[in-house]
Amino acid sequence: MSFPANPQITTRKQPQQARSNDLVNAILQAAIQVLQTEGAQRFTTTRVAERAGVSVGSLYQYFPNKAAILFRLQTDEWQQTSDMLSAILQNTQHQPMVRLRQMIVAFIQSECEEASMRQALDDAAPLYRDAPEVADARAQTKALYQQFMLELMPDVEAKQREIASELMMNTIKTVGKSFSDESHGAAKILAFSNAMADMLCAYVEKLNT
Amino acid sequence: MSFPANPQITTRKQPQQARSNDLVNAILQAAIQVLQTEGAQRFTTTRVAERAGVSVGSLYQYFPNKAAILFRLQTDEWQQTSDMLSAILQNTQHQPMVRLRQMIVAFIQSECEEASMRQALDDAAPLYRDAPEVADARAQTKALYQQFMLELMPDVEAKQREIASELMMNTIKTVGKSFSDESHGAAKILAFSNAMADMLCAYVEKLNT
DNA sequence: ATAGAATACGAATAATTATTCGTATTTAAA
DNA sequence: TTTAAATACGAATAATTATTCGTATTCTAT
Repeated sequence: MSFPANPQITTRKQPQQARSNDLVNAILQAAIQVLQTEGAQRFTTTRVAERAGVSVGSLYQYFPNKAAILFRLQTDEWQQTSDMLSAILQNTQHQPMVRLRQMIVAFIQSECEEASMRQALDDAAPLYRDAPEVADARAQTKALYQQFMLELMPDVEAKQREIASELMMNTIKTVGKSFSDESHGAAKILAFSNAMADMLCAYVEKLNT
Repeated sequence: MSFPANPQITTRKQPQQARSNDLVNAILQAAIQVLQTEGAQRFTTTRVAERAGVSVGSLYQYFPNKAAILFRLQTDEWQQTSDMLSAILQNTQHQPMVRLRQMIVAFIQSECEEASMRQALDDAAPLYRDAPEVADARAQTKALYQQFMLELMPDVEAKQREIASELMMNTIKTVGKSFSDESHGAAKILAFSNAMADMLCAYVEKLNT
């Protein structure tokens, strides 16, 4: 294991008045900019406060520590992605296999668009990775996938379906990340997405036989 | 992008006498221990030197900076993995598909065994990631895969085969990493390896049709 | 208008870190 | 044995950092 678990990552005073609400938003926007322009290594509370045009002291009134800011950014991003995936996977107007393809294309596309932000957040992950809130988010995504897999391969034995679910979820997420580490043209992105969809579809068809 | 590219990561004086050779080895061993027991965040040159029972000054005579030590560890690990994969993939006594399965099982197994070391090295990756030597190593692995893919699907159009090669290589590497982030029993490891092999084989068969 | 709560400030603190360099010791060749 | 190169040492340096806390300002409710 790495280093002592983080003490707190969420709690501290909530903004009540309008000005403090603005301040928190300014900090989050500044945090994104610092992360993208300076990288995870140079992401410091002082720099974020400076960029936001506020005092470090003010920052610490709403975030208990540096990791909390990063965790908040990551959480917001996870929420966006999760919403997008839900919308596609639960749209019963299309056949399951079609939805799978749509989802893969949309996910890879999205990863490529936010590549620099994502990489910086990944670099900073050791700072918040061990927080229990992270496990919660993962569990939620896992549940979403498993429900969809039930629809995708209803007749496959439960045990095998769960492994397949883990494998496919893992593949989409990590291969998408890795692919987006290098920048690609739109055509390459589409070709790669389709290849991944082909691969997963071939696997599902095989399991359904 | 992240932060200024690393100045040097390899060059500095080579050990000539026996004692300096021992010293370098002691440093590398100590570096592994520090990385595993303290994590990437607490990996410092002073700690490594202390653990090795040598002076920091001595350390800096053979490594130009902290990143160089980490890069050396990563390089050594890459070399081991690369040797293992070569041995399996180039063993023409087995059919290509069989070799693919063997390779996947062996790779996942190996990733799970060295999980803590690998994760710590990944956490430290931002420190050496941008070095040109890293690109060289990646290119070498890519070539190995592409040669094998030629054998695995000789009749597939070159363009498509290259994408498939990238996808499969990426899948094995990143999904293996991600899977090994959590610890699993031997049965689970085998089941997951087989699932991955099933998936990749299904894809190859589909392409070969 | 005014008191108390909320908010904002930012210099100061305490800790950690990577790396250097002047000096001492050891080795190998003459 | 002498000498120069190689090696080893580790205190000192210079820089960076996360976080606090005493004080000043602004808001809100009465």
